[in-house]
Amino acid sequence: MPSHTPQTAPVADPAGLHAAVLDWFAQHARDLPWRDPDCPPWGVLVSEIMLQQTPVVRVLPRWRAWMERWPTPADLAAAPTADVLTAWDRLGYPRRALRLQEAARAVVERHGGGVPADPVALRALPGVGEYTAAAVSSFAFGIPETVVDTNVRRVFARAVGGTALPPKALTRAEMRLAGALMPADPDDANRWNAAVMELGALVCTARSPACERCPLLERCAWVAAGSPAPQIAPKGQAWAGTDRQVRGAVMAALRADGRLPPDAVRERAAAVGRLGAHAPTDEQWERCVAGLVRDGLAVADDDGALRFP
DNA sequence: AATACGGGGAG
DNA sequence: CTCCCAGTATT
Repeated sequence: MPSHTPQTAPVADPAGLHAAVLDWFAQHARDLPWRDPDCPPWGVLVSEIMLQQTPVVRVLPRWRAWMERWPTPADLAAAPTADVLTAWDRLGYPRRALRLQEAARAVVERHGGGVPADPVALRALPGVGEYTAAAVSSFAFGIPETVVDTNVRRVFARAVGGTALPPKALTRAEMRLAGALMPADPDDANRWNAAVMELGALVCTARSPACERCPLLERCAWVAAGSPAPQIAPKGQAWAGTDRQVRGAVMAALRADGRLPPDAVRERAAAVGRLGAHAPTDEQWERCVAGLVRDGLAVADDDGALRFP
């Protein structure tokens, strides 16, 4: 064995682990529309982009409306970008909406309008990273790629690693472990991907895990170690007064009004965006508006009015 | 390896 | 009021 090949301590009973999680999933899986066997790969791709950093409950209504309005990549590719940004509503990170439309156009141009199954081709689409490429391959096409999201990382960190939380950034060791734990049978492997994610979302949650309902309670390394608290308290992300809040306020005003004359931008953003007491300085306003324009989320007309592209 | 990037609901 | 959510792109 080459010394540069990193080793992963084998799990005691992988077959038992697989059976426990897959059985639990068969009983407790949520009935999500993008899991319907009739859901097209396009629907899976849309769901995965929307679900990047946004909880399922908030995505559900937006996804349904989106799929009804733009049932195929070609439909979204042909839509006015302003409509796309408006329909994105308050899902957050609106650049994802931009990337999704760019991805739809790439699908039309490079793949004849059909979402590709190959993870490499998927990874080349705008807004599609390592996770999303694997997820679409596995969930939409039954290709057993190793899917590792924040839920999977947490479940394995606890059940196998014995720690309360995974490292800050995804490590090679985590990917290696996740790959080693994939069931050999392709169908099992694809269900396993969804099942571990679901376990992390419903039972092995970040804040207060429901260990009494966990199918892995008897074999969880973290529980065996006495469920030790996290080593380091995560640093909370700032919000009030940040550029992100101001940018979000401008986007909310654009969704509401469609077009903002230069003398009305700040007032409307403060009102619609609910900035409250956090009145931005002139400098911050300029920086945020310029940033939105640079990102392609807004354009400035000759008279200085702001609108969607 | 760090940082930027939304928004809302639960604890 | 803090934390967290089916991450990605850029520096």
